[in-house]
Amino acid sequence: MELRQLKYFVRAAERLNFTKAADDLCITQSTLSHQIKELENTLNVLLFDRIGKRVKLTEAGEIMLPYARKTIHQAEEGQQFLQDLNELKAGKLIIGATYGLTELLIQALAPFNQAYPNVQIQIVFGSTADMLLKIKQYEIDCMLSFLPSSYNDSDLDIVKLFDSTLSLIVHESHPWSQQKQVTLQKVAELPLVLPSPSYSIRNFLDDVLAKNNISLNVTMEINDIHSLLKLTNTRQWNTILMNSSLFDFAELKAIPLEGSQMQREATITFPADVYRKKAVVAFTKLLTNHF
Amino acid sequence: MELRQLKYFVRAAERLNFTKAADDLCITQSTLSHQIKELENTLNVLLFDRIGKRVKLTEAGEIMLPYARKTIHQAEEGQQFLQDLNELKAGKLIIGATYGLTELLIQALAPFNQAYPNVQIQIVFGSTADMLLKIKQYEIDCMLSFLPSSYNDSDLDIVKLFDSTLSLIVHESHPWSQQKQVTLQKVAELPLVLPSPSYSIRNFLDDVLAKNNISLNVTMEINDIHSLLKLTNTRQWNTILMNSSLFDFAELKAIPLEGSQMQREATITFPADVYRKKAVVAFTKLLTNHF
DNA sequence: ATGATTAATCGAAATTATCGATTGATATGA
DNA sequence: TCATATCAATCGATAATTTCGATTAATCAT
Repeated sequence: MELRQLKYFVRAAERLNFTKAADDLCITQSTLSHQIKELENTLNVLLFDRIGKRVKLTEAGEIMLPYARKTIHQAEEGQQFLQDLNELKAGKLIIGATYGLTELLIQALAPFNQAYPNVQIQIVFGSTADMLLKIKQYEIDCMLSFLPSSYNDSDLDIVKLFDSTLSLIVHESHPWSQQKQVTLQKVAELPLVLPSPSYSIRNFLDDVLAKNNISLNVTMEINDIHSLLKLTNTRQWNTILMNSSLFDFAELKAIPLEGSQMQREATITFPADVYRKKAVVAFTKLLTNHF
Repeated sequence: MELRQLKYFVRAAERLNFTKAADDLCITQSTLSHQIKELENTLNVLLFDRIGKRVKLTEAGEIMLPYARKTIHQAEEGQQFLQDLNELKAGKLIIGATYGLTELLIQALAPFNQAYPNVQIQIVFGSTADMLLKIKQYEIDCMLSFLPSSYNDSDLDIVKLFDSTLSLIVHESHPWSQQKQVTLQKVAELPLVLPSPSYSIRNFLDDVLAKNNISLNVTMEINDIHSLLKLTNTRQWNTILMNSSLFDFAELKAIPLEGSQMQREATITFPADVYRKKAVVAFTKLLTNHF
C-alpha cells in the first residue's frame, strides 16, 4: 500500500469511471486499473464492483475511502507544516464561500495578497451544504458562510465574524433611502428582483415571509448577487439581501428590515482538530481584525 | 512521498542510526540513505542533521515525525477495518422481506446475530415490487419473498428456500384441526379474517378464488400478519396464510388447501454479478442449511 | 446490428528501488 | 598520534515496479 495508490483510489472512487479518473491523474487507464488491482491485492479485498463497464464501490471500498482520504490528508498536513516553517514563502490557501459573502471575501483578499504575495489562493463558491462536505473531505481550508456559530458539529470549528441583517436595498434616490428601518409590509409594495431559490438567503427570506404571512411583489429572480445589485442600481427595481452583501455600490443604501428574526451570523468555519496552516491563521486574523 | 519512505523515516528517527534501522527494515543502509534523501527532496527540507557519523533529527524532522506516524497508522487502521470486515467482526447487512416471511426472518436472525454479533442488521419490509426496485438500486443486499425461482431477470440471482402451501389456519380446538387437507369450498363456510389486499398473499389467494369461482366469508381485513394470528388464536376467527408464515403459535394448526396451484416458492434473491458481502453469504448459508 | 464507451490484459519501455562495494569522515582506544 | 572500527554518502549495476500503448472483451445506447 502506497500513498500513490491511495490517491489513485480516491480519485477513482470520486469519479466512478477509471478512464476519467486516470485522465485527472495524468496517467493511463491501464496504469490506474493495474494500481487499483495491486491495492486490492495488498488489502486482500475488492474495492470496486465491476458491473459490466460500470464500476461502483463495494462495502469495503466505502469503508476504505474515508481512511484513504484521511491518510493522504495526514501526510499533506505534515508537508504543509514544513512549508509554513519555510516562512510562508510558499503555500496554498483554498477558501470556500457562499455567494452572499462574495463582497466580504473580495475585500479581504486584496490586503491578504499584499501581505503574502507568494501564497497561492484558490476560491471555491458553492452552497453551505457543498462547503460542509468539502470541509470534511479536506478539500478546502476554511469557508465563509451564514452558518450559526451554535451549529453543533464536533468536526467543525466555527468562528463568528459579525451579525448581518436582512435589508431592503434601494438606490439613494429612493424616497425611503434615509430611513433607519423598514417593515416587511411596506416592502411588499415595491417592485423587487430577488436572488434565486438556490441561494440560502432566499430560503431564509422565504421562511421569514411564511412566518409573517406576507408575500412580495417579485418581478425577477436571478442567480448572481452582483447582477442583482447592478439591476438595483438602475433604480428600476429594489432587492433584499443581507446588508453585508452590499459593499462598493456607493449609490445603494441598505435599510434594515424591522423585526427580531432578521439577523444571521456570518462565520468562518474550519475543520476541527487539524493543524491550521499559517496562511489560514493569517487570513482569519485579517478578517476578524476588520470587525 | 510514499508510505514506504515514511516508514523508513520513522524507523530511522527511532534508531538514530541508519545502519541499524536498515537492518530492522531488512534493507541495506544504502537504500535507506537513498530513500530518506528522496523524502527530504520532496519535502524540500532536511529531516536529519548529519554531524560526522552521527545523525540527529532536525527541527523539521521532529515536526514531521508525528505526522509520519499518524499517516502510517491511519492507513493501517483502514486495513485493519477491512480485515475485520473479512472476518465478519464488522459490517452491515440490509435485508428486505415481505411480511409473509416475517416469521422465517425472525427465526433466522437470532442465530445469525449470535454467530456474528458485530454485524449491524437492517430490515426493510415491503412489497415484492418495492424490493425488486431496491435490489436493482443496490439499496438492499438481499430479499426474502415468494418470488418464483423461475422468474426471469438476468439482474437477479434467485435461490429457492422451500415450498410453501396456502393453508387454512385454525386453533387446535377447531374440529378440523387434525385434518391433513381441506378444500376451498369447505373453507367458504368459516368466518375469516384475511390479510389486506396490499399483501401479495392476498393477491395470490384472490387469483385462486377467481379461478375456482369461489367467494369467502370475510369478516375482517388487517395489514399485519402477527395480529392476524393473534386474532385466530382467540378461536373466534380463522385465517388463510402460507403455512410458512405460522411459526411460534403452538396452539395454531395450518391445514394445507387441496389443489395443485396452492404452492408458492419462498426464495432469497440477490443482485446478480456483484460482489456479495461476507455477511450476505453467511446469512444465506444459515438459511439454506436450515432446510 | 452497429458504433461508442469502458475496464482488463499483455508485452515492452521507462522509471525507481535496491543492492554491494567503496569512499570519506570521525569517533574510539591503544 | 595512529590505527581501527563505525557510520553515512556515493556510485554503478541489477532487480523490481510502474507506466505506457495497443488490444481485447464486454456492454451500453442508438
